[in-house]
Amino acid sequence: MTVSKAAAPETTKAPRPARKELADNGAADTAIELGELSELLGYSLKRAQLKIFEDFLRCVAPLQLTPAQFSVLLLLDRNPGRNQTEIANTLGILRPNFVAMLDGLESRDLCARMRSTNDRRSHILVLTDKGRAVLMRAKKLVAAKHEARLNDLLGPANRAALLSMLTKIAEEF
Amino acid sequence: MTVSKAAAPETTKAPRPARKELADNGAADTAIELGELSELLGYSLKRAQLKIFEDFLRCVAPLQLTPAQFSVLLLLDRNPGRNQTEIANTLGILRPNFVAMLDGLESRDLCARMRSTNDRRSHILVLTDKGRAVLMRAKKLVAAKHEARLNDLLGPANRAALLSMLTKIAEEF
DNA sequence: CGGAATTTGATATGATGGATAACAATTATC
DNA sequence: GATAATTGTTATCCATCATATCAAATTCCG
Repeated sequence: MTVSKAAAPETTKAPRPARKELADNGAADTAIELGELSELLGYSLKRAQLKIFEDFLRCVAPLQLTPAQFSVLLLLDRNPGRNQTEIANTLGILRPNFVAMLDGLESRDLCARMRSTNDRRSHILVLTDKGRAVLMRAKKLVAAKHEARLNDLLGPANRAALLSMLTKIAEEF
Repeated sequence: MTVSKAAAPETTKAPRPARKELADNGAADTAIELGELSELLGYSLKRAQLKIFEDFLRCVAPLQLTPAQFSVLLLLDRNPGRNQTEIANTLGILRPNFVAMLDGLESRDLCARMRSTNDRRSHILVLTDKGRAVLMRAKKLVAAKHEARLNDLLGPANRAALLSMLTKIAEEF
C-alpha cells in the first residue's frame, strides 16, 4: 500500500507529445498490473479515504474548513462546556497538536477558550456565533454536495452498509 | 473529521488515581457525543484506515515492512522491468519522494536499480532474491494474520462487499 | 494542613508524508 | 542540430503526528 494523491501525471498543458506512447493511450506500453494489491483492503481503504477527504475539501472550500476543523466544530456544538483535553481525546488528536489547531479556529473567531471557574487549569471551549453559523453552512454543504454524491455512487443501502462496516472496524478491530 | 492514532489516554501504569472520574469508568463524567460525526463517512473511513494500517504494521512487524514498502515490493514482483516513474505513479507516490523510499529498500538489499540499456536515463527496478523471499513471507503473514482477522470480524461476504465499495469510491468518486 | 503526584494547556522539537521547483543527463521531436 | 520533454535526483516547504518537558492549578493522602 502507499497511495497518495497524485496518481495521474496530469500535465494540464498538452504540448508537443514527446512520447513513445500513443497519444492519450491510458495503457501506454502495457499497463502495470496491481495484482494482489487490488485485493488488499488497506490499499483500497487508503485510496478511498484520500478521495473522500479530497471531495470534502472541495465541497466545503467556500468556508475554508478542513475535515479536522469541521469535526472540532461539530463536537463543540454538540458538547458544550468541554475542555481541550476532552475534545482532543475524542477526536484522537494529541493535546500538543490541538493547541495550534485551536489557535487557528480562535483567530478566525469560530470558537473561544474560556477559563473554567471550577478548574482554573482548563479551558472551556465554546462556539462563537460566527462559529455556529459557519458550522451550519458547512453541514448543509456537506449534506447537499459531499454525502449526496456518495449516495449517488453507492445508493443509500450500500452507503449505510459501508458506514456500518467501517465503524465496526474502527471500533472493534 | 480528524482522527489520529491516540484516541485513548492509555497510561500503561495505573498509579494513584488522582481523578474525579470513577476508577476505570469509560464514561467519566458524561460521555462526549459524536453526534453527526458518526454519520460522516469520511470520519469512519479515516478511523478504520488507521486501524487497518496499524494492524498491518503489527502483523508484518517481524519483516519491518510498512504498507507502502509492501506495495512497492508487490508491484516489482508483478511487473518486472519497470522504472521508478512507472512504479511511483501507479502507487500515487511522487517521484521525488520515491527516491528516498527506494534508497531504503535498496540499502536493505530488497531491490536494486539497474540502468536501462534502452534508455540510460531510467532505472529498471528489480527484486533481489532476498526481496522476493521477504515479500513471500510478508504475503503469508498478511494473509494469515491481517486479512484473516478482517474475515473474522466481517465475514467473507461482507469483506468482499466492503472491498468492492471502497474500490468503487477510489476509482469513480 | 502540607507535601507528593496528577492534570491541563502550552512549548519545543523531531520524525514522517506529501508537494513543488529546479537541475544534469539523456532522449525524442522536428 | 536545435529545441523540448523525460528521468532520476536534490533541496525545500508544509502539514500531520509524536514525545519530552514545563508552569500553573488541582487532587490525593498521610
